Amino acid sequence: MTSKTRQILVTSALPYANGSIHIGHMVEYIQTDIWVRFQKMQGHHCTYVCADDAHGTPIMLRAQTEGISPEELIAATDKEHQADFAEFAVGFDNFHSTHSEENREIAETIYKRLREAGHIEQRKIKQAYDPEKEMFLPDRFIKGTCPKCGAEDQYGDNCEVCGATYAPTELKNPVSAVSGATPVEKESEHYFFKLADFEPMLRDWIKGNHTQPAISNKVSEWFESGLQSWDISRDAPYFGFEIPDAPGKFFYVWLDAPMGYMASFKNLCDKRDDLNFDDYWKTDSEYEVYHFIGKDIAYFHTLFWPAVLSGSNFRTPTAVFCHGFLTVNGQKMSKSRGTFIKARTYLDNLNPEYLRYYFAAKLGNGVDDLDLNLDDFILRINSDLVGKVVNIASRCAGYLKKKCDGQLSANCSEPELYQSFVTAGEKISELYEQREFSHAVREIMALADKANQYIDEQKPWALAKENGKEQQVQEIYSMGVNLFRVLMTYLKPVLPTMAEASESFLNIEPLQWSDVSEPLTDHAINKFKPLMTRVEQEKVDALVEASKEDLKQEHDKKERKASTKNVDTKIEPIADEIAFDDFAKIDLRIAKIVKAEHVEGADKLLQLTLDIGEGTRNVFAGIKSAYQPEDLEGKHTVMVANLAPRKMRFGVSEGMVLAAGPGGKDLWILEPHEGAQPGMRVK
RNA sequence: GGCUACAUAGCUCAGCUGGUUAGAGCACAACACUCAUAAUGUUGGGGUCCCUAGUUCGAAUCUAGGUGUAGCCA
Repeated sequence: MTSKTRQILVTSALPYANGSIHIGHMVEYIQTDIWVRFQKMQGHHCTYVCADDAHGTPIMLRAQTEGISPEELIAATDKEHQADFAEFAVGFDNFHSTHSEENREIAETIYKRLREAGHIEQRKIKQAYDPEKEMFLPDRFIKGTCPKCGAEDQYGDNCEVCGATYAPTELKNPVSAVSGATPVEKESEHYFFKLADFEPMLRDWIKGNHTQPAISNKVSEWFESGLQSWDISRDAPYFGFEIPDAPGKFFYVWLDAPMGYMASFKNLCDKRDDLNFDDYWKTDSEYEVYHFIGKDIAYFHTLFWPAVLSGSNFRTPTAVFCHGFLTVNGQKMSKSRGTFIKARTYLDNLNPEYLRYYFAAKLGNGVDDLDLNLDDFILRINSDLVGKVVNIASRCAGYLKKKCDGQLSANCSEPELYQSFVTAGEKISELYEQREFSHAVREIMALADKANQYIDEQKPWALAKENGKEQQVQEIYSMGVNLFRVLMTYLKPVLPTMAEASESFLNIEPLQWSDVSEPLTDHAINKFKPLMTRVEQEKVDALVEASKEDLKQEHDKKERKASTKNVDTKIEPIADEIAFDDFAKIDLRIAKIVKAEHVEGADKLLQLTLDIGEGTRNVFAGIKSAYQPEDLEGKHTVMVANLAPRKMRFGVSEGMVLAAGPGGKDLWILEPHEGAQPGMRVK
């Protein structure tokens, strides 16, 4: 290892101070933390900073609702966030806030420099205004009927039912989500950052491999569609920093948010002697600066941020690393499924290192989404960590403690095997450096397999029964402990807490990467205590249940609020009365969906093959918007069996399945209670 | 709607610039072992590499179209 000491500054995206941390956020903090811990173990000078993103309309309004000041709200959130991170062993060197003096200074400095260089322009724009609350309304705070599909209660920027995007002024029957008043249009002077000034600089920057290829592609696409000026001001009332020389105008939260990286670092520099702000942020700095972010905020970090920095005479980031989103059991996190899991709820039920390991085992350097499959999670932790890694220490420690007084053998009996573990470390460190954690973990587990194989081949438990083999047995078990020590070194960035417990078991100083080059010999270890216990299915079930409870509480809160308003849900009026004979004409049967498939050329239909006891029927059902074929196969439902067959473009439909709901995604087919058999008549 | 990324064994994922019978771990089965948190070892079964068409001597890999999933649209 000849590499010189690097000076590295690392950030994770700033969590918004308006809500709790959930396990989706944790993907990023864990990914970053692993990388930072790895760099520190390599002996590099690495600093990891973050902060709460504390400004903006949502925070201002929420504080009002709760009857407290925004400062009180963000202080409470800050406390909660920091506690969550600490328990997940996310080792920030500093966690600050965007609502800080450092950030105000930096924001003002950057703004002034941009304005002096001519990158700021002013013009009047028209915006929705709440006359009752006397404030301008962000798009998310206007609700109304979607102009495309007519769905009610949609936000001002897009429709969640049909996916259309539009301007808030296009909404039908718009209302302010703050007061319920009808918004009016009002003119106001705004400040804009002229992003287009920086197009050449940004094109150059993107070419320099400062981000992953998938993101560079995306950025090129943004160039194609043209770089628009960015509205960086908001009118009072607003919780943020007032723009110098512009009373009543505030910096938009997204302008000062990334500056929070610098502010947090500045705050740390003031507390420490070994860090100098300008060394890291001057234009010609040779130090490294990395931002870890989610792919959703790539626009801000790959366009606005480098442009703002460049325009205000600061250095640009060495790299911006994007990651994908977390799905749980293959689907978006869902409150109703109990998979919208808050960090706190997770911590109440499970060991944080389980999640750190699981994420590491699946994280690469790409922008793909990452799936937390809860069944896989249990199997993987138990098999890899408990069954393989911890087992090595566990199976060796007993004999050494009992028969050798915890003393490791004076020499290493298998130098070649040991050396192969040391050599593997080079590849593993390269993989960590490249953020290919899943590959690194795979390499480490292959070593764990090798260690278990070694002990199995040597059969020390058999030798222990023979006389005069004591030294040999001690050497074998000592070798096992040494291999375990190497493995824990390699796993330490991922499992800092377990590594610490291992250090105390091994009776050694905190492990550094370079420590593995020599094995421990003639050294006394301590009594072995379980380093990690197995994940229990019940605990995972409890976690999912608890997450559903969270939902219930939030739901109840909303219900109570909603009930004070007059929400009229539209129930279709009951149809005209019919005689029993009319009803009896309809032959409803239980049907089993034996096959469900897409129909080529049809956007609404699925083709169903239904078993109704006496044979199968072919039915085209307009439920594609709500169901996947594989969700339906094998299920039972109810069909109208005596409806006249109808010729359609795609074939003949021989009946109808019953479904309820307004349409689109809100459509539910009927399903009988268990026990009903295909062919049974419904009456 | 436009665009981007992804789609490989039951599950979670590897497969570099196209090259002999497509890999790993888990799960499953059999056997072995009992030092170890019912841990470990050996062997084995299991894949139309999403579909269709094309380029090529040769495609999981390249191209086009389709389907699905996730995300972005400032």
